[in-house]
Amino acid sequence: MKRRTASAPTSVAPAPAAAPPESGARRQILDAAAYLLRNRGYEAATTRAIATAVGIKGGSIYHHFPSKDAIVGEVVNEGVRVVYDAVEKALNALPTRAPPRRRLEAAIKAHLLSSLEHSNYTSASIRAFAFLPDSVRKGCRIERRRYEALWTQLVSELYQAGLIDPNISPESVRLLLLGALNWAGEWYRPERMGIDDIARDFAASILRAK
Amino acid sequence: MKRRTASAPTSVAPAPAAAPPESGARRQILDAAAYLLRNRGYEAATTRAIATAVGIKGGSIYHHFPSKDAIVGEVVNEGVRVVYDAVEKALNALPTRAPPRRRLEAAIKAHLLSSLEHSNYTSASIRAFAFLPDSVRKGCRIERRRYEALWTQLVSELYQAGLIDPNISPESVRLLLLGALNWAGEWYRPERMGIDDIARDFAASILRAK
DNA sequence: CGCACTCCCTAGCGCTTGTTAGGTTACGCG
DNA sequence: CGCGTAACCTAACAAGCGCTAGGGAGTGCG
Repeated sequence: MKRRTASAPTSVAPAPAAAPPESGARRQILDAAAYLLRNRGYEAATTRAIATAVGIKGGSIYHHFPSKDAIVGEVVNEGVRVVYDAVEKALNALPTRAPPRRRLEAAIKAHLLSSLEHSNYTSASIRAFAFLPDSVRKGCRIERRRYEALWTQLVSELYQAGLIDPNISPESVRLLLLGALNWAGEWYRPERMGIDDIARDFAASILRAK
Repeated sequence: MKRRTASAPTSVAPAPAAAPPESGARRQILDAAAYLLRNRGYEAATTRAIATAVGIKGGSIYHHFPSKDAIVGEVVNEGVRVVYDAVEKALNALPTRAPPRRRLEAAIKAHLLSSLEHSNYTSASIRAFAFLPDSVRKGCRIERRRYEALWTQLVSELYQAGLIDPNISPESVRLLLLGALNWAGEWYRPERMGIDDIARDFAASILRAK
């Protein structure tokens, strides 16, 4: 009974990062949990379902994680970290002194790409967050605040550039924008409208015509 | 053992509507289910939890409803109907030929009031919808489409009034707006910002300065 | 070889889920 | 009074949940 699952060779230094080798199975469990959390929610992401998706039996999960909530917590936290990195990277890739509206478009696009196409972790941390147990939610408050701060900063740039009516509260603008982005997972169908188009329209919608 | 639960008198024509008397208990069950669906999601809204909230035992639910999903379906459907009615009523209460931006503000305010303050049914149908079983979701597709159509109409009025850049897709504007509104339940705290303020800011954000 | 360790399995614990069958109580009506 | 029915309860069913104890392969190292 060989239960090899296309594993990487363990002999020739397979770990490119500084972190511990991650063991393969751990990553697979997190991936499966992220997928289930995204598509079916917290309660439906059972330990047995996760195990089956990985190709092991229910009890074996506990060799890699101390509890279900530890898995969920790790997924949600990584989800926020992934969008954060994606948006930050997209902004840094822009030429210095790029106009704020370009920066906004790039940030929107990066957020949507993460949550809709690239990462089950990000979409899981958005969609499943509402009904997570409090213990898990507390575990990613700092990460979430950090991400919010990134957008607060971005929005304030828009005000300074005169692209938003100063009578509107910046808090409102940030909540409007992030709300619309986070909800996109509920209606997005790639064949109907591309992410580039959505990002352009969303950015244009909240900016004053120059 | 008197299990009277502050019931209305059944002798002097208690039913003001044309619908059947609704029996009291039925309504209480739906109310409890809506509350649990809003605050803890589909799986946590167990038949026993609903029954306990009403003051009866788990099995007795099935005297009033054929299944859990029948309850959930009814709650979600009513939730959409309630926002629809609220928005429609708010629009009709406006003076004829009220400016489109006033109509937008009124619609936003009505949606937020329903989903944040007035109706557990509406907030349940928004928050819990994502992970509902497919059978339940299909049961309120018509109602949801009808509500979307209302907003499509409203957005098109804004375009005709020249309040939105015609280069932006109307579909994008509707999705941006409804997304932001539906997500508001995740961050809204009445002591931080009033619904009137949110509605004004949201409306102003997507309208071109006149 | 023997030991330690990683990885996984089997079997089951105690509990909860949606749902049902059958019985009990209370009340309105003829 | 007697009957029917609505409203509720008890008790249980099979299934599923998170989680654990204990065991058995395989591997690397001394």
